[in-house]
Amino acid sequence: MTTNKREDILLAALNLFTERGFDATTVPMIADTAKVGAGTIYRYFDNKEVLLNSLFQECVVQFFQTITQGFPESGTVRQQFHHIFFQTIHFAKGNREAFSFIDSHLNPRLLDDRSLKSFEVGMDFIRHFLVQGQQQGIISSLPPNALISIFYGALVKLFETIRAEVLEETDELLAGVEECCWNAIRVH
Amino acid sequence: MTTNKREDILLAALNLFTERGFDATTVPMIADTAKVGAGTIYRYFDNKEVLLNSLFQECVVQFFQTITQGFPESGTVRQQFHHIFFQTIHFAKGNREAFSFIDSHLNPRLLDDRSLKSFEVGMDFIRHFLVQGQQQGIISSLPPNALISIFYGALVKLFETIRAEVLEETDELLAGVEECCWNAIRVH
DNA sequence: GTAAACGGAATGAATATTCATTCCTATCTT
DNA sequence: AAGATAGGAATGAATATTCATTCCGTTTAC
Repeated sequence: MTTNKREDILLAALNLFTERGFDATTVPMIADTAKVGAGTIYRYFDNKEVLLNSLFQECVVQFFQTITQGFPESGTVRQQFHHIFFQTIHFAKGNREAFSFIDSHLNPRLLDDRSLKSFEVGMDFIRHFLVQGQQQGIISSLPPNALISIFYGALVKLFETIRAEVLEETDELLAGVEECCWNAIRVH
Repeated sequence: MTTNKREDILLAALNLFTERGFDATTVPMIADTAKVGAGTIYRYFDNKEVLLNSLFQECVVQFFQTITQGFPESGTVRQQFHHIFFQTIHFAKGNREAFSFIDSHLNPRLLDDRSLKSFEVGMDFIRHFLVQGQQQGIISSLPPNALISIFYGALVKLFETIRAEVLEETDELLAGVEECCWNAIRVH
């Protein structure tokens, strides 16, 4: 058997942290879910916080990689927005929990500087896109952080709602939501 | 002295729960912040969970009261949206933490049925407004829960960002965000 | 003076972490 | 080739710590 226990532990932690939050998740819970002994977790991670930070960074890197790869540098602002939106959905589909996990655990109390930085670097990419769009007079001139709050906040809550199964994820729905978010941030 | 210890405890809990979350907040922490003995908390609340639920319900009632009071039943859909949006801001200004607290603790693992129900009842009011707007052909025909995810999610994230002090709350900003959210959910 | 309210140390349950031991697997020996 | 041996990985019971809750002596209000 060639199972990777480190991966098993990270996956179990991702599911539990997303569902219950870091503080309500116990190490034995993670061990049970990953089907390893509690002590095994400490062979791979110094402590529970290090586990959280490792997981967070892996998720953030994967997420922003998905968004930045193949970004249409020379496309229209609308095309660029579509890329970001579509790739975010793509990521969320393949990594059901990761997107919610990133947002719900983005907290200076829990994360170390390296984790916080890795998220900020990714966000800089989005901010840069928004500023470019503003310079072309296509995107509303609110502060970039406000625009991010609007469409990123909307997406986070949308996937939360889908995960809670009070809303069904269909292609039509997601296309509709993209249109809504674009209308929210573009100049009219 | 005629200070109300129950209020002191609820206020301390609100601040700590909002900042750290329910699970990372200890009862002695709440006692210290409220400047009461740990035992005193148990004179007013059976246990920590009852305290959470009492707080949650008080916040939810106050929030939806703010929104429903003076709602322009016979106004235009745009005016009604303005009312909801403006009153939400009004509430958030007077109760800095309550809005974030409600959203971050809306969780079946923590709340009892009564608390969950009180939130759902409030949300029904918003859903009813959206359906009315859809029937008049003014609001986008996405599922109401999707529309709520969009503009409620945006607002939650916006106030979270303001609370984190990476965005300054000004009247212009809030007016701009209202316009964005309206553009997000209206038919074009 | 007395009954209720209060405070905070004491208690016991739950939790993160450690560590002595077992289990595998790969290498070495004959 | 078969058995012996070493070394790293894994385990889960034991330990140390943290936390919700209780209890009781003290203070306050009337």
